[in-house]
Formats: sequence, structure tokens, C-alpha cells
Amino acid sequence: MSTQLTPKQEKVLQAVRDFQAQNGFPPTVRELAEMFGQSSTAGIHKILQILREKGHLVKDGRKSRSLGIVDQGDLHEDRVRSLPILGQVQAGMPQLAYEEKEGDMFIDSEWAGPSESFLLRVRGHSMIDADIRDGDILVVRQTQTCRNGDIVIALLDDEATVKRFYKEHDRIRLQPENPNMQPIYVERDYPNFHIIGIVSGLLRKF
Amino acid sequence: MSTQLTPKQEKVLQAVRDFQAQNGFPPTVRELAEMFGQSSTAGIHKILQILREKGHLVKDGRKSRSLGIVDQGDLHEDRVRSLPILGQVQAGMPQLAYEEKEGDMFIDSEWAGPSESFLLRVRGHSMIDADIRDGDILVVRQTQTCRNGDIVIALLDDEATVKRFYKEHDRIRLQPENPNMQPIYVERDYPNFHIIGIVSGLLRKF
DNA sequence: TTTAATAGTGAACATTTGTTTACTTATTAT
DNA sequence: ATAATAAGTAAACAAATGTTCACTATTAAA
Repeated sequence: MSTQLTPKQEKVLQAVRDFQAQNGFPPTVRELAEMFGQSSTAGIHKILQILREKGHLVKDGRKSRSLGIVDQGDLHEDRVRSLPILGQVQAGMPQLAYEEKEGDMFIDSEWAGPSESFLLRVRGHSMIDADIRDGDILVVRQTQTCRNGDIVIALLDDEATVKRFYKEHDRIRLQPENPNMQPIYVERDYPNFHIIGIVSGLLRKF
Repeated sequence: MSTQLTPKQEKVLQAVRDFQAQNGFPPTVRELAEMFGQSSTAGIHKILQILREKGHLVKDGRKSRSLGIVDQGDLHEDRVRSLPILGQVQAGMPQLAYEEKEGDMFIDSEWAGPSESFLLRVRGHSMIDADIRDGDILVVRQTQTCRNGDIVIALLDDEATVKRFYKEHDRIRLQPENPNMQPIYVERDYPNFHIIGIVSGLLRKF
């Protein structure tokens, strides 16, 4: 018996975790078998035994529903973050102007990223070719460093826009992804220009 | 039946809470009876029934150890839900087949909706005109009732697809939002056809 | 007093759940 | 090829657990 988990064992362990998180009590052998579409309980039973031997689960004798999960440090708090939803980006960034806050929303940390982030509701159709629509919510990671092709939130003369970023020899090109709109050019040392952050995600509600 | 709890009921409820906190899973009727030094389970059973009627506990049918504690609205738990991400929809729904699970993700309850939901990774470009791209993740609310124009997950002969739903006189039209693709027509009483759910949201990671 | 609500006992009975045995199938390493 | 491991099926059995019935005791309210 290796000390590693096979893919299947991993899935079963995860299923136990999920069930516990979802229901507040652990699953039975049969429930697990059903989740995996298996008609017999013996297979799952064997896998649970292995998971116990490997120390990932504990169990209280023959009692039903007494599977305990061993490791798993709290998880919840660390996997979720609350971000503000802004109706528009304002001058005065990067300190967020909470004036325009529409509300808050919980996001999986996987999506919020390590640095400061916020959510921004899109106005207008300038990014229609990038499949970003009016009303969509963007996940914006606040940063000054961006690479060619990134979709950025830029602040130009206190006007905020969503554009694709391209650095050219002596200027920056802000490219809308809409055939009907023209790119904006910003000279190298134009004073009133800032990159607020880059778009790392998109949320849309139907 | 008053809405208040008697001292005894209070004690039993507290015992359930303690047991859950201590063991990670809920107590059985007999265990509770033992805790209170009672030789019969019927008394505790009756009290548990009352606690359920008064809304302090919930329980899943006849299942053992399925007592859930209601109040204690930690806020966090209520505003966030964990949904599985599926790589594809399989035959055998609506019981989700865990085989195809890619992982989990926390979603704001605002987006997950009240009924059963899951996340589905999009394969292919059939909905490109609806600005849904290959690789996007859809929030799917499991339901059989959908209206014309809804974007649905449909299961046709064990093949799952994302299409726009239109009910016509004697058939259903599943319309891809891609000019290069043809609609699919399903006759009224075609046997191997199911609506899995409707798409209520979209998540995209850049 | 009578009645209703609460709490309890003992003894069944019904279901759920855990466990085991025997056999099959794939895959992988020797 | 052979053996070992992981995973699965089907069927049975044992134990744990939930539920119900009939009856008793206490207390508070009508």
C-alpha cells in the first residue's frame, strides 16, 4: 500500500468532505456508492477502509454516519473573500471610492487573487468583441503592471474605461474590442493617466 | 404548542449542539437518551419531533444521524454556497455523477439560487453569439420548467448540450447561438430527452 | 375536577447502515 | 505469462438506528 492516494481514493475523500460541508453530517457507505453511480457498497467500503488506514478518515466502531475527516484546516474562511461591487470607477483611485458601492459579493479566493481586488459593473459596449457585455461584472485585480493584450481598467482624465492594453514605442494604445470604436492613444508622459488594474474574471447573471 | 422551549427541550437542543461540536456528527436518539439517563428512546424521540416542529432542528427522513441544527445563522454560511464544477453532464441526472467532478467553488448565494445548482464547464462554441465561450463556467439551476428564450442544458440521447430553448406548436427547437450551426428539433413525445436545468449565470477567468 | 400538554417506560417493529464473502475485470509491475 | 493491486458486482447477514404503540406520572390551566 503506497502512502499516496489513487485518483479514485482522492475523489471519495473529497466526496466525504463535500457531503459533510453540505449537509452537516457525514455520508453513509451507500450514499457514497450512489454518488459514484455504483450498485454495490463493497467497493466504496474497501476504499473507506484504505482511507482510514492512511489516516485521512476516522470512524467510531460500527456506528453509522460516524466518518470523521482528519486533516482539513477550517477551509471556509480562507477560501472565500468578500469584494465590493462598484458601479463605476472614480477619480481618486487607487483608493477605492466607496461612494459608488452597489453592494458586496462573496467570491472564491481562487478568483479574487492575492492582491486587492474589486468588482466593477460594465457600462457600454466597448468590449463586445471580447464577449464582455453591458451589465457584466468584472473582477479587477488592482495592479500597475500589465502586459500587452491584457484587458485593463484605465483612468484617463478622470474617465474610467475598460480597454485592451498595448504598449507601443512611445505611447500606449487602448484598444476597444468593438469594430465601431476607435483606439485611444496616450503619450508616454501624459500626466492624467493611470492603470487601475487588470481584469481577471467576469461574472454574468442571466 | 407554545413557541417557547421548555427547560427540557432547551437541554436536549443544547445536547445536540454539544454532541455535534464535540464529534463532528450528530447524535442518535439512543445516544441522547443515554446522556439523559433515560432507558427509553421514545421520550427523546418525542422531544426531537417538537424541536423540529418549532424549527430548531431539521432532519432528513428516516436517515440515521441526520439531525441538522437550524439557527446559529453564522451569516457566512448563509451567504455562500459550495457548488461542484462538472466537466460534463452525464446521463443519469438529475443525480449528479461525481465521476466528472473537476472541483468545487464557492459562490455567493445570490447567484446559486434556492434550488439545486451546479457549475458546468462549456465545451465548444455553439453559443458564441450569446457571448458564451469555450471554457466558460455556467451556473446551472436544476429545474424542468423553462420558458422560451431561456438558455438550457438539455440531455438528448445521453448527449448534453447548451442551447436556447423554444417551444413550438408540436416540437421543441434547440437553437445554437452560432450562425454556422443548425437548430435541433425534438418532437413532443420523444422519449430520450430531458431538460437538466437553465443557465442562470456565467463565470469566466482571464 | 377535568383536560391538555409534557415527559417518561417497555417492548416491539421497520429501515438504514456497516460489514463480509465470493467472484469478476483492468491495469501495472515482475 | 504471472502475480499483485485497485476497483467493482451481487448477495447476504449483523448491528445500529428511527419509529410507533400502549400505558403511566406530573403539572398547569380551564
